[in-house]
Amino acid sequence: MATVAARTAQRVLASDLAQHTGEQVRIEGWIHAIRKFGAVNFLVVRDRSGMAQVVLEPEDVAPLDGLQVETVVAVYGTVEEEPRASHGVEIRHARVEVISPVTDVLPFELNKKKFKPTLDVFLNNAPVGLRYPTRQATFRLYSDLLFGFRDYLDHRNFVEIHTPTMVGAATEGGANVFQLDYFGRPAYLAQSPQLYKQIMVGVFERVFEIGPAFRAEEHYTVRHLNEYNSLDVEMAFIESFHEVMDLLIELLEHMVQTALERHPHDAELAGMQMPRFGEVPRLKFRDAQRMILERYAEDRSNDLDLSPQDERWIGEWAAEEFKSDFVFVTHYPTSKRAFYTLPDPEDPEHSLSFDLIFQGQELVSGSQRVHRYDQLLQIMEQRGMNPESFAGYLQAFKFGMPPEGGFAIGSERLLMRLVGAENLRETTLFPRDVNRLGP
RNA sequence: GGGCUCGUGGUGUAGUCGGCCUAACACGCCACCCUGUCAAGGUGGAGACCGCCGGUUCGAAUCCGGUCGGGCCCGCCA
Repeated sequence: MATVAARTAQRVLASDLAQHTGEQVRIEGWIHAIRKFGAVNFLVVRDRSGMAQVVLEPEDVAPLDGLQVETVVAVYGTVEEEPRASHGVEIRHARVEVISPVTDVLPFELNKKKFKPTLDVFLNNAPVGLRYPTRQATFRLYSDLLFGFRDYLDHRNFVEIHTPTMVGAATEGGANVFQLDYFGRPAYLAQSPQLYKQIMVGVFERVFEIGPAFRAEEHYTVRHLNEYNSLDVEMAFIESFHEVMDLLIELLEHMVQTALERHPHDAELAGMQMPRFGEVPRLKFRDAQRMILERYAEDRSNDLDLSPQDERWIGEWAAEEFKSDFVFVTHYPTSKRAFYTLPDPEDPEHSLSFDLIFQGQELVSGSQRVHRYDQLLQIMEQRGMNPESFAGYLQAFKFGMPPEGGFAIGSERLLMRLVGAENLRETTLFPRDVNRLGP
């Protein structure tokens, strides 16, 4: 039986037990598995650091009668070395105290090697399903990727900003926005922080934002959701949009490196590895079409954009010819890009824009922006846009904006490719799609 | 918005060109056995009327229509 002294002992995490061999400790966590033998019984307790094995005498199992796994418990006992235990130590002479009992049966098993529910069943039960070790690992790595994102940009004097998600005018002028009732006036959920981050470049030169973006498109694919977390970067005084692409590649490498270093065990669980960067090729849009014609015998010369199949081919080409999982496609037709994209002065039909394709899927979109006020007004007029709706945005340009450019990374897509998930919903905590508004 | 496909106990599946299905298997759950498990093992047990509605038929999980829900492709994008 545990002593009074042991009951007041500091909580020790499962992963630190080996450092407390011989000591009386308290661990707290969720019951991950119960294995009863009658004369000797095992309890696996899971906390944020990992798993711990507890050995219980028959009389000490009683508090758990009628309780299911995921019950939250405190366990008091002595840490002992035990080669038969998978972590080398276990807690013996243990006493269990139930903190939060669980009496219902789980919708699926969290303690099996194979996690079996279909995506729909998993998502419907995400609050508990996310506890499954590889799911935990995936989202801990996501946190690390964002940490790496901030860390890299912070070291280069970027300022983190937070701009409104409720806006009065649609960012890109399109119709695919969610409309709100804003005290009787129409308002919209921002499709991106694009206009605000450009405005803030006029203040800080270099900014970034991590925040939600909303799209009201009814897309039914594995790689689209109606809300996603966008990693936006914008930088001023650039000589060329190639600088922006240089930074992007370094940034991505740093993000993945950070995740792999901070949680190598999670990376292993989730199957995350450093992708191949190599010399990331930069292929002009028209050259990409030419490559597809030569290599895949499909004539795309009349297309103004790339199809998903085109992107898969381009990814394949980069992997084989450049040993890179990444490839930039640049100089997209100006007419297919947003109004703020700078047309190439030497070829105004094409723009100084780029998409980064990661393993055959679009991951990042960026460009050099129009920074001259008169040019912006002219483009808006050509596109039939009303400058009055963009008064705040235009003010930043009216009063002096340096040459600048930036990009937006689809963060869940990055994670999706890094862990080899087949559906973006697997790398989004609580995905929002046409049919799913909860949990 | 267009197309394809699937819907069986808590979970994952088998059965689906009609009748041996009063629905099978694995995991989970319950009971008992087992002093060392770690996807424990053994024995026994509970649990679905086959998404829902209607139709065809002597007879439907199995065929037809509708409906709801899931998944995938295309469009669109991150």
